Amino acid sequence: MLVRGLRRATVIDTACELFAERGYRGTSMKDIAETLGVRAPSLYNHVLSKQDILFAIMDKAMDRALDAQEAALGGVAGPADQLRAATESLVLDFLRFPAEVTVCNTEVRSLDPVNRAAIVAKRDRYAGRVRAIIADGCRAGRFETAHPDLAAFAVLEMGNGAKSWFRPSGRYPDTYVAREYGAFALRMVGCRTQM
Amino acid sequence: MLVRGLRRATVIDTACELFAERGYRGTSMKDIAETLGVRAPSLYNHVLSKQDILFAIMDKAMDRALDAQEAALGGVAGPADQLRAATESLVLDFLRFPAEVTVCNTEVRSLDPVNRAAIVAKRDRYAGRVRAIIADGCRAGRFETAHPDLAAFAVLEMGNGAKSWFRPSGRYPDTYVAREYGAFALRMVGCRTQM
DNA sequence: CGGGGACTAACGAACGTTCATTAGTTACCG
DNA sequence: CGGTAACTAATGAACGTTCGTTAGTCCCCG
Repeated sequence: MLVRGLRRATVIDTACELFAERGYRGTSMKDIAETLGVRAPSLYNHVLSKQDILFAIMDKAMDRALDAQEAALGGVAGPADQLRAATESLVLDFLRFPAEVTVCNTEVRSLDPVNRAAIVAKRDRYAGRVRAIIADGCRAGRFETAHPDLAAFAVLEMGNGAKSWFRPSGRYPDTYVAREYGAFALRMVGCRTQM
Repeated sequence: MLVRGLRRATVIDTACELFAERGYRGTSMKDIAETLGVRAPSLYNHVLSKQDILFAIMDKAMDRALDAQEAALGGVAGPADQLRAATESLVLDFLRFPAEVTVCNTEVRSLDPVNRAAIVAKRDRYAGRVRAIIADGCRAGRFETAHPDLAAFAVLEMGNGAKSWFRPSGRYPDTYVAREYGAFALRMVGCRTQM
């Protein structure tokens, strides 16, 4: 009895859930295959290697996050609105793709050196934009915080709290939670004019 | 060439550094032994198992954090000062014991069910105190935030940002960074009377 | 419209390696 | 000289991956 119709995207999505739950090294190819109702060797018809799966997950997730951030910032002017938009985009990404984000946050060390360099570059680009917004706001006198970089790290990390807490079935929609965190970020940097 | 004088505490501390860097499953008993200049089986003269090492690391770290939190809150009255004290204690712990904290934050899933229950209980106790302070502050009208629990998660997570950024050799002492984060926390919950 | 060949994707078996752990032995220190 | 703690050797299990093969599907040619 053959099971047909397995797709590369399905393998990667399933692996992502398992990696997020048990970690990359804590998940075997057999685990992934069993979840899909298939034997482990069959996976190699769709992916090159286990490492290939990990990189595909993280590369796709980073591209999605970067695109969302860019879209959120497009046409938004002023440090306050920009920081709010960037934070909301960040938190929304965390809430909507918790497994992908968990893998990105915890499995950088499991990447090959070459793959790691590629992902870290994208991550730095993402974080760099947030840092730049806060630095601009401080220079313009709109924010008031002693150490902008320190605040940037705090903002970037904040979303993890939301991820571990948020359940889609809960009483608040993700956009609502994202707005709360946008407000947290503005308060944290000591924004003068907006709340 | 025999190497003598290995102690259980040394094994556990060394393992902690490696677990923090490469993860529990990414670290072999051989890796730990090599770092100590010893063969892997020799470790079993000092520890019961690899799992025993992991639990010892996390249990010690949680006890230390809980004690520090308790000491920091002792004799401090009022929601604002309490939140500041708790946040500073949290961040200081992160900055002073980064490896232990990293292991606690990332390897809960690698614990046996029995061990996991014990650690999670301590972690909940720790987080519960922070949650309670913020909830008290809101009830007393000293804080102003729509969802206290949400703010509590953000505060608890914030310290991770400091850990990934801070270097002991940097220009700021850990107590200085902790104070900054204490201020972040107060601003985040919309504290009325103190900054 | 019917048949054959290419293609996709599954299978079981086996590979070399690494892992945590145990057993048995040897050497140093007090 | 006894015990502690190191060693070497070996174990079974699990891992990622490769291999040769087979089952089902689709399309093109006659």
